[in-house]
Amino acid sequence: MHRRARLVHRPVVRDHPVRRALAHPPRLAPRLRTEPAVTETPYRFDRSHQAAALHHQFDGIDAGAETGEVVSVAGRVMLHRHQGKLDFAELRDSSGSIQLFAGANHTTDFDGFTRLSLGDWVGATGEVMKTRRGELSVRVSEWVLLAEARHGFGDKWRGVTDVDTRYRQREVDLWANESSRRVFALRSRMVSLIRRQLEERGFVEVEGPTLQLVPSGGHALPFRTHHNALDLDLFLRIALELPLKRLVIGGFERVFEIGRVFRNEGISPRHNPEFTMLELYEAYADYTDMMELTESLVSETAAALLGTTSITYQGRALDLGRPWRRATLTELVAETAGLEVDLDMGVDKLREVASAAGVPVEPQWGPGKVLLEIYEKTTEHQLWGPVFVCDYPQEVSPLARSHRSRPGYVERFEAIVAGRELANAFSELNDPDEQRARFEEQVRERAAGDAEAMPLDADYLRAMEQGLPPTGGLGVGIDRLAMLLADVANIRDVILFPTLRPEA
RNA sequence: GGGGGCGUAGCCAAGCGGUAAGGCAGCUGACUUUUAAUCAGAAGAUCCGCGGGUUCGAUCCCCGCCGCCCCCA
Repeated sequence: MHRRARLVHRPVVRDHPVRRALAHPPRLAPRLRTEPAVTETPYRFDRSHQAAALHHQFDGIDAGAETGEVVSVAGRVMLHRHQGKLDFAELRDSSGSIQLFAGANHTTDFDGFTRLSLGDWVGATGEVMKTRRGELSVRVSEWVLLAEARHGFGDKWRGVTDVDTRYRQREVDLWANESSRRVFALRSRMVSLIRRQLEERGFVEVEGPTLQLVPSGGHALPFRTHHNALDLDLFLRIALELPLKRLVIGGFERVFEIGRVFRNEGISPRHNPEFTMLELYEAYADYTDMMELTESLVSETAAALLGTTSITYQGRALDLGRPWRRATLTELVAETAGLEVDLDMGVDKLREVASAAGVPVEPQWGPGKVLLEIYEKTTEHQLWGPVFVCDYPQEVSPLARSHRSRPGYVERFEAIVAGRELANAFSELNDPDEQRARFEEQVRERAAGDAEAMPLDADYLRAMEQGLPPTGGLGVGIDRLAMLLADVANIRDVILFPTLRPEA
């Protein structure tokens, strides 16, 4: 049999190697097999066991032992050691790895086996045994190439570390880097656990519209798009909130959605233009109920996923066990920044405090916005938490219900963990007249130049007139929770395909 | 938008003014129980992201551009 021709790396184009690999598939032709019999790969493969199952069942046998058990396994060749008339390959599947033990005397097409490349997909059949060195193996009697890996992959020891490659070619990152697989598997289990917990609590999962006439429910610049048949400009949603509350009005007493939202903002280690939010709404509940739900969801998810609520984030201890501390925003500013602030000081006094603290403020801002800015610039990043930062200015919270005892404030909290907002919740405003007035205030702010002020959603106002019961609402940043539980610092490490500039 | 860093073979990576180390992968060979196997050998960068400039000479210095990372706004 012919040697499999490898890709000859001629200097075909002078540019980025990744771009070269992606943009010029015809260049790969030299690497293609010339032997027709080998080019034909099977349409399916009957696998009897995954690697983990074999380890589970046979790890106890002695070194050098044979089992008489014939199995079929399939996966990617991750390591390959050829030694004379023997050949060892580490085969990895989604459950783990198992060694393939091939030999000239017991393996069909042994020469072909020795020519496998790292990354090739292989199906193999043979007896389960353990080598003299004690490595559980499949003694390959027959094997078949399922697909070849035409590109050389990363360093077999270090994987692929180039961040650009890791984000642009996630499939390469995933199969070359164990840590990346672990993070995304963890994220998947995390979302699954959250769903299960919510369903157990009687929440119903729904799907709101992604395309919206009015991108309301949050403070952010939207993405714009266009529907041709209706000749209609539409926006991608920036929040899940308003449609979900309309469902509460419609009688879904407990609803939630885990969905993608889109914000036309800058990209940073903590921001991707599209990200995943959990939002839930519970009738007859208020924001104190949302605090209990938040700390329960997060701590139970951590416990189920990591076996503990005492975690380490970026080298620093973090205890997610409940109960979480509750304190008001103004208390925390006093405690953390040593600044005595309150809305009843009036806007002029608040401006003085901001100025003294080196916090720039805009002249058109009201006292609530100034207060929030002071908090965000001096206090929020200092809070390690978890802590519920309670009672925000009404001025900056147009969808939250006025505080039952603190004028000028609303019943709203943000859960701050590791210096960042993990969750945001309120007792929902359910008075349609007041909601209209709040929207109109937002419209005035927009007219005054605040591009992120919330636009008025007339459909939502009309819905509110049907009656929204007292309702607690909660939003949780799924990506940020995943970052926390996976202990990664960059949001792109928990988003499979982060938004990137084009390569060319 | 401002500041800092990075971009060298498929992957990882040294060199930072004198004409491109090393490792992995790939290739040739040896080896019948390997474990990032080992050993031997040959090769691989129309030359160091792209385009200009300075210089006798540029991967290295300067300018611009592209892409990525980080910090700040």
